[in-house]
Amino acid sequence: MSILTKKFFERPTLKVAQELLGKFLFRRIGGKKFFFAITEVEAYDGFLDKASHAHKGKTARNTPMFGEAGIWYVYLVYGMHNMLNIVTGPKNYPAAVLIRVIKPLSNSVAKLNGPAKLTKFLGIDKKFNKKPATRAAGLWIEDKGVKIKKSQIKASPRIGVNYAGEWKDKNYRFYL
DNA sequence: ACGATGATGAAC
DNA sequence: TTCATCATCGTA
Repeated sequence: MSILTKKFFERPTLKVAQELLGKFLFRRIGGKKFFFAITEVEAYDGFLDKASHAHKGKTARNTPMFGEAGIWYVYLVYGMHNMLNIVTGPKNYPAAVLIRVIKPLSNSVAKLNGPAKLTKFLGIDKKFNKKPATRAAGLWIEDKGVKIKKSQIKASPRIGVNYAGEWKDKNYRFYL
């Protein structure tokens, strides 16, 4: 059970995004611990990426993206949905990976096949914003030793970012 | 295909 | 201070 720390996230965003597939998102609620395999992510990388919140520079909302790697960036879209991102890359370089889909090991729970579904199910909201991904925070990521072959990873353009000009076609979405 | 629903950022 | 815009989802 090795927990992923700043070292893991403080690397190129595209690499981190792909390596997050097959890792496990852990959530502690009260005394209970749940975990889910990460099966789909999107990368948001740097100032130039028009689909990224950071492309216009630092603002009140996106400051977490400029912070240390390995902290959560949680924000509201469409007035009702929380999105869960993990900050990547060096400090002052705005980048993050959006966790889109997680898979419960048992099928006893709802399908979590959308970024707003998993945050709702896990009770994730702005109170996690800027928190480090640690056990103490109640939300963290572990490597359980599952090996993912490169051939298992598929890439495609990101979802819901058609406004992003030439950046909308980049294959920054990765899934198993 | 479209409305819900509110924070955000930019313009006025 | 007002306005258009959104890293979505559920219902039709």
